[in-house]
Amino acid sequence: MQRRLRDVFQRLLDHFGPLHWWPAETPFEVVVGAFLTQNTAWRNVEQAILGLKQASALTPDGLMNLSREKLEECIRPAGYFRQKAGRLHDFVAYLHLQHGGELQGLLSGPLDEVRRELLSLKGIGPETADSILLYAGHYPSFVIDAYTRRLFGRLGILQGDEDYESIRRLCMDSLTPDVELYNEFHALIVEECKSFCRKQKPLCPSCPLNSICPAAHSVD
DNA sequence: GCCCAGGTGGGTA
DNA sequence: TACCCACATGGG
Repeated sequence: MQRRLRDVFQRLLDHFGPLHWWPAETPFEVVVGAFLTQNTAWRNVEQAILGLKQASALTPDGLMNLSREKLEECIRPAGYFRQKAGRLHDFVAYLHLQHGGELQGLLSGPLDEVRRELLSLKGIGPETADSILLYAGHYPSFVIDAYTRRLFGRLGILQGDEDYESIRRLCMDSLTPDVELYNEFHALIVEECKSFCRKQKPLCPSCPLNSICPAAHSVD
C-alpha cells in the first residue's frame, strides 16, 4: 500500500505540480474556512470569507466581537449559516476561555491530544479536526474527505464501506508522517477530483491516473 | 426544478 | 452500531 499511495501521489504531483495549500492567509482563516466548507462548495465559502474579511472578523477577537446577526449575514452564502455562526462563536469563546484567545495555544502539544480536544468541540468532526491540524497547526494528520473517498474508491484502494478513522489509519500507516506530503497529497486529490473525477465520467485520456485506475473513472 | 457541494450532531431502533 | 434527518446557499 505504501508503494501504491506513493505512486498515486507522484503521478498527481508530476501532473499538477505543487499546490501549496490551504487557500488562506492565516491559520485562523484556515479554521474558519474548515468550518464553513462543511458540506459546502468552496466557491460559496470564498464569498463568506470575503464578507468576514471586510467586517474585520478574521481574527479570534474580531469574530468574537461581531454580533450574531452580523456574523450570520457575513457567512450566509456558505449555507447552514445559523448553525455555523453558532459554532464559530462557540469556538472563539472556547479559545478565549481556555487558550487566552490564541489559536497557537490550542495548536500546541502532542497531535493526539490536540486532536481529541478539537473533536470534543461542537461542530468539529474528524475531517474538520484534521484540516485544522494539518493546514493551521502543521501537524502530520492526514485529511479524509469526500474527494479522498471518491478517488481512492475508484482506484480500488477502498471498498467504500470503511469508516473515517480506518481510512486515515490506512493512509498514515502507509505514508511517513510528513506535513508537506500530507498537505500536498490532499490538495492534489481535490484538484484531481475537480479536474477529472467529476467532469469526465466515462474516461479521462488526460487524467494522470488513467493508466492505474481499474475502473477508469467509469463509476460515480 | 433538481442535484450536488472539501460534514456534523442529534434522535431512534 | 446502524441508519435517518436537519441544517441552507448557490451553481450547473
